[in-house]
Amino acid sequence: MRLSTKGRYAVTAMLDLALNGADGPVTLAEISENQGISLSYLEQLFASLRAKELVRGVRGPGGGYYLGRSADDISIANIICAVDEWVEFTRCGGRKNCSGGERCLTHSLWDDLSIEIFDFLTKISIGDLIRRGERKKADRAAHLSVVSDEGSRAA
Amino acid sequence: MRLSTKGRYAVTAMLDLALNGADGPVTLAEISENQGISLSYLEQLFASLRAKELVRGVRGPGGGYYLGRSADDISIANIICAVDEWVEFTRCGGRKNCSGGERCLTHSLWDDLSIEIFDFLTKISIGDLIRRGERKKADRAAHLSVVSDEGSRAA
DNA sequence: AACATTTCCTACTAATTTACTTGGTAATAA
DNA sequence: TTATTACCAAGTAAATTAGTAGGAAATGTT
Repeated sequence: MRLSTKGRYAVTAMLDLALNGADGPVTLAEISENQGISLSYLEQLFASLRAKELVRGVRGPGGGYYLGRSADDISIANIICAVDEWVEFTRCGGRKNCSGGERCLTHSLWDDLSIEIFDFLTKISIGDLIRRGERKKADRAAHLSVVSDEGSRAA
Repeated sequence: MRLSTKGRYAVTAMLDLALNGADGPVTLAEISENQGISLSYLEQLFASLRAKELVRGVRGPGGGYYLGRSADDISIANIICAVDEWVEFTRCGGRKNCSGGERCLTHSLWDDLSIEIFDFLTKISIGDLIRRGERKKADRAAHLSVVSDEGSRAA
């Protein structure tokens, strides 16, 4: 598992797409504007996302991108893996001193952790994030209204 | 939160240190040999780790590095943060279109996720990983003995 | 049919980060 | 005194990230 700025751009762009894609496709130009990412870099990222069918492109005027499937069926791990391909870290496969010996323990421990991080990110979907954001927004609104109520009562 | 190869090197090196540091300090030369990381790169990483007091160096012959504190008190997040410093992703602080408006929602969603990943890695210590490894090793051994028992019974 | 818009594609490049190299100095055990 | 080790700094090669440039292909609009 890897978590670089490239992966963040992709997650951020997918979030933008999910949030603004309710009524019709979203153009990369819009996402570029919204998120401050160059159009061409977005094109690269979306080529990877499209290859994994996480997004679906529609050409021509009025075109743009849709999510490839429901926001609940797209995990953060899906997105990161699409753009930031999984690099095997334990390069001990061919290395001396490392075949089956004690030396490999460290590598396998890292591998286990890496899988655990992956599992963690697999369980969080774009849909989850959006719902979480909505809940927080609602909480803030409720809190504000309470505060203003108390304010008016005190006045 | 960021999870690059640099962070992996650091976690791997710390694991090596924890595993081999029971009897006396471990030299960077040993870790370099074990893990296939250049000595000088390790020096760089350990400069950062030492700055955060995750390791303690002892000079002179017979010297090397100790863990700075108990393996249970060193989280993966500690290690990664030491070498791979936290970069703020939401650069919308100064950007137009992004101050308080809808545009920022995507960023704050990413931020929330980032914090969640951080919390997750904070809860996993070097000690945890090692115990997990030992348990797995024991499981394997137990399973092997069962298999060989059944083999002898069948014969 | 012509045009504008958009995805889609390729090649190149600047900037940044990663990993390593070199050549030291300082502390310390033998 | 010497060997060994951490510690330090400057430079560099390799890889990755992010962006540029210049298109072709599809498609809705006029």
